[in-house]
Amino acid sequence: MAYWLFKSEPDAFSIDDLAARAAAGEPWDGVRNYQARNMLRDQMRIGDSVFFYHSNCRVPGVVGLAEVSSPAYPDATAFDPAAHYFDPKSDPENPRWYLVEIRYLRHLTRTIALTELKDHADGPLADMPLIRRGNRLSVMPVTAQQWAFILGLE
DNA sequence: GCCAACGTTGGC
DNA sequence: GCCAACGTTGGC
Repeated sequence: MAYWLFKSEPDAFSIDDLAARAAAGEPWDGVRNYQARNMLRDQMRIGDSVFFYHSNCRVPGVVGLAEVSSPAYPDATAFDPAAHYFDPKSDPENPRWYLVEIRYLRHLTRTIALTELKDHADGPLADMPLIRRGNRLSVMPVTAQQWAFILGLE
């Protein structure tokens, strides 16, 4: 079972929004980056663990836990001209973009801020893309060691 | 709001 | 296939 981190802008979709979906989960549509797409499509499995991360906000950081709750399937918003993430080059016969659904598990008892994670940039979190400058991946892998360490900060 | 860093696009 | 221009991300 693998571990992941999903970024979301809380103004657009927050951990509270995910919690409101409850068991129904949320289709994580709109990912339009090939590296992220490959992880969604090829590597994620039902039951994988997810750190839910708030980006582009006052205190960026890990705010909750979720899990992958569906297999990967084509992101239909890419086929919809009215959708914000419409991509005319994604052919329904050969979809370019995929998604998984994620399901809320719980809030962390406190936000584990990016600044705090960076305190360990020379230690357990040295290889985490998240804390590297200029990182723009919206979905990224987390190692078992990183997962345990970050949860241990809670 | 600024701006550095990055991925993508498209001309050549 | 190179690479400059562009749009976007996201911390600060």
